[in-house]
Amino acid sequence: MAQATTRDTPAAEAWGLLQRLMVGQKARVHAIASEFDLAPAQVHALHVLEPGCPCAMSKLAQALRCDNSNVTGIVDRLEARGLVERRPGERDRRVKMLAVTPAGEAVRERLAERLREPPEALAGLDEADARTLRDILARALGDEV
Amino acid sequence: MAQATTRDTPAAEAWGLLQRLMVGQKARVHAIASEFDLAPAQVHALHVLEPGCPCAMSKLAQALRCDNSNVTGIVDRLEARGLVERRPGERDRRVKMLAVTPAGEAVRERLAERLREPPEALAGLDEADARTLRDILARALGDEV
DNA sequence: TATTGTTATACTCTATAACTATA
DNA sequence: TATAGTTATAGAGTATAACAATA
Repeated sequence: MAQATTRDTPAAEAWGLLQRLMVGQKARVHAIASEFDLAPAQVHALHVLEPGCPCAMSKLAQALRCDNSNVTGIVDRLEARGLVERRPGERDRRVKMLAVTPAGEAVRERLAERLREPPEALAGLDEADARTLRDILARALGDEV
Repeated sequence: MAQATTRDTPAAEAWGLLQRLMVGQKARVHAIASEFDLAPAQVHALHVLEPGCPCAMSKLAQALRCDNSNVTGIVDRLEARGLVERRPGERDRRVKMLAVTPAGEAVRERLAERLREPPEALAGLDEADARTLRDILARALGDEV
């Protein structure tokens, strides 16, 4: 692996460490998805869709950062599993609104519970570090706590 | 214990923020890979392979956290581009050692340069936060700096 | 017999372009 | 004409299982 140069800025070094952390999490996230017999993109979609807040296909594509045409397939598979539903848009009949079904809501909640568990590396931080980390990340993401 | 949506541990909250950050970076990383006409997994492989340190296929599979059989295809494509080379193992002739070619080394370096740039969210942190973030992450990853 | 890498197979994700049905 | 979603197509990643060469 490429080692972080000591010449990098602190932000760049932090970024390098974050990349390492995320690579390490890839297998875990995939394993959790597998527990539910879902592919990662399907998990992501189910997470983005909020129960009670129907969402247009194009909006989902935007959230998933992929092309509209991909969403067709991803939603096909979720719908085949009975986790989401396509409903005709009311004002504009070209649009299809996605609604999470009760079954989907249950899966979504159990999934969220598993994914919310921080990885070992973070769980092992002491309380003060964890709080500081959270606060800095909140600032970085513009989440004025 | 089903939902602790508002009152998670600091570590879990930090993890949630990190997940948001990484989702936001997906498009950027993919765009950088595209600049070099490489798929993300190819970039990842090229990053893992260190010039001058030949690496067995199975070792690469381990680093990429995927099956050996995938690596065959990924390396096929990198080799077709002249970026890496398969060489027979010396002690064990079942093993194939991967070596980064000079061309691969050049691409790898330019790529690393682009990927090392921290995302806006991190670059925007003040010096003190950035250093603290780096230090906490180093502790989390067991990198006793 | 066990292991390394390959091949065969099948599925998912991905983007582009052409198409449909609405607007 | 323009837009939302689909279909067609093609390429890449992924896992499993069967296989060859080697140990």
